[in-house]
Amino acid sequence: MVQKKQNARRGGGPAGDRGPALKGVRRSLQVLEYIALNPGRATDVAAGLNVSWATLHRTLSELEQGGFVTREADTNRYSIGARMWFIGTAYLASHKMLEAARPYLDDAAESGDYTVQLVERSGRLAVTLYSYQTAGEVITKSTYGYHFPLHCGSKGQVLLAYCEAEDIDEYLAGKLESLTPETITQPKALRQRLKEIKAQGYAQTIGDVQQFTGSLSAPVFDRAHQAVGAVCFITKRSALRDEAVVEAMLETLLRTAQSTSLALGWRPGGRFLFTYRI
Amino acid sequence: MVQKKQNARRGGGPAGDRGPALKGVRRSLQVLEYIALNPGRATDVAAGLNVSWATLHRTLSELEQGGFVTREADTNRYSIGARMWFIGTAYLASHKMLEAARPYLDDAAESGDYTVQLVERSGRLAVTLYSYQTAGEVITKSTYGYHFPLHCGSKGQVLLAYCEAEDIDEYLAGKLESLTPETITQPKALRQRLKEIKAQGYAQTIGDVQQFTGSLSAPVFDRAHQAVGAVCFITKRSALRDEAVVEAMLETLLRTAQSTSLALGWRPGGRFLFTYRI
DNA sequence: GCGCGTTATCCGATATACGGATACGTTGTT
DNA sequence: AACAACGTATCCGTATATCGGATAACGCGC
Repeated sequence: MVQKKQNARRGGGPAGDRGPALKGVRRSLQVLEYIALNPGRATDVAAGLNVSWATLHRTLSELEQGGFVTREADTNRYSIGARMWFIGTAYLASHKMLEAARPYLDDAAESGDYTVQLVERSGRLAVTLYSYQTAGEVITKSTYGYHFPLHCGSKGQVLLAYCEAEDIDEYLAGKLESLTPETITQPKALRQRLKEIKAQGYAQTIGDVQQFTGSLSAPVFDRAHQAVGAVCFITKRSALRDEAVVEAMLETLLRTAQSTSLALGWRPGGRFLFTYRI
Repeated sequence: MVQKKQNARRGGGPAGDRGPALKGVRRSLQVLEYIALNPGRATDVAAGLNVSWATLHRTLSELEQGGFVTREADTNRYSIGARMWFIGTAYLASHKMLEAARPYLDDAAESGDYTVQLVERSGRLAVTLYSYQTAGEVITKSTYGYHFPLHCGSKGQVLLAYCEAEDIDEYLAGKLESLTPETITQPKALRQRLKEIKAQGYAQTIGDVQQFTGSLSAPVFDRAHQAVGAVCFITKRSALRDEAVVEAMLETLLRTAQSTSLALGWRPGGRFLFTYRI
């Protein structure tokens, strides 16, 4: 009859603090995300998330039965299931920025020899919504690394540059991993860069995501002058050495980004006039 | 040494059943899928899923807080959130069929003027894993309808044709909606078609998904001779009137599908020889 | 201002999920 | 080959987290 003292019950503190809400739900989604990031064995997930084995097993079984994760029969390794892909794609279907941008992205893709992407921020990552390879491929090529931390690559840096100051602080306080030797991982250097980017209205990086590529990115704004995404052109590292090429890309890039912003209701000028919406 | 492999049912008796497992988790994922299919207001979801308002509200709040669904601030309509897209894309990253098929799909895409897709079955849908459009083609970009019911279009029909008999029965027992006037919705007619498809090893349909397009699809097999997916070429309706064009497409299609199957460990012939792996 | 449809919150009862313990399987090592 | 170590599956009592009816705030149209 050893009774463990339990965490704050209703009576304890000021009124209102109910017990943790929907614990199971939250955990199951944590599990899904964890598996998305590093698929693998059940125990590893349990260890990574600090949940008891029995609980995790139950969760995984449930998720597997629903087709949200799959497990390789022989090796018992778990990975994300088809049903998640199905649900995830629904995100794009109702995405207004993507819809607004699509025609301009298509135009841009045809006008040059580079990959065209539309990205937005999600947590600490720049997630790719749309990728149009030169030959016309839609939706992920190398899905390994389809999404990158915000401090890597021009697309992430643009998104970060236009965040609120506190957001930037918070981001920089976290771990800044390095994808290549050329990735900037010093908070100080990054801050400087972000300032430059905001001043010039676009970003360029070379070899900080993959050593053999470089990219240019420009922000997309909505009607409230918030940066809600970025357009990104990726090409071979060597191509960016040619000033004329960069010039041409940049022109197309800025035009594409601005057209998209306009389609979202953004209007030039008066940055602070409309900051506060009614 | 034949050990009984019985998975001991709980208690064995009729009353031994434990309560439903992880009810909350299951519901939350149902909610996600429901919203993926028809984004909208909270009450509609509650009605559609037959759960009490209070419960649904709790679930939605939790999901929203995590970024798994988003709600438009002014209209209170819910739709799938960015985090789901992120998780969903992870599905492709560890997808062996996609990996195996990719080079062949790329080749195919460059060899002709049609959209190349790789699809697989998920529930009652043919979900698209990969889509490679010909540049500047009109064919629906659209993630709206990126996934279709199995009885619509050559891709779905191929997937369905190679299912187990019981699976087909079960599918045909469900509702067969019609996307265009040319969609086959008679179970009897469909059965006949599936038989033909299996006999000839590929499927062709015209105008049953969109009125102005047609498609050719061929199955992809794994080492156990199971059809695990399909390669699909989509083109303008008019193009399929030209026998020579169809001939050429078909050749590429079958080569692409077979190359992929081979890469998955499938070997020609002996359908039943290797059904049981050691 | 009034009424209706929708959203938010409260609260007690009880069904439900938790997690320690245990048993079973599988893989790696001496 | 036998053992050891690890990963996986299942059981069960208990306390706790969840359910859902009721009620309160909200907002919109008339």
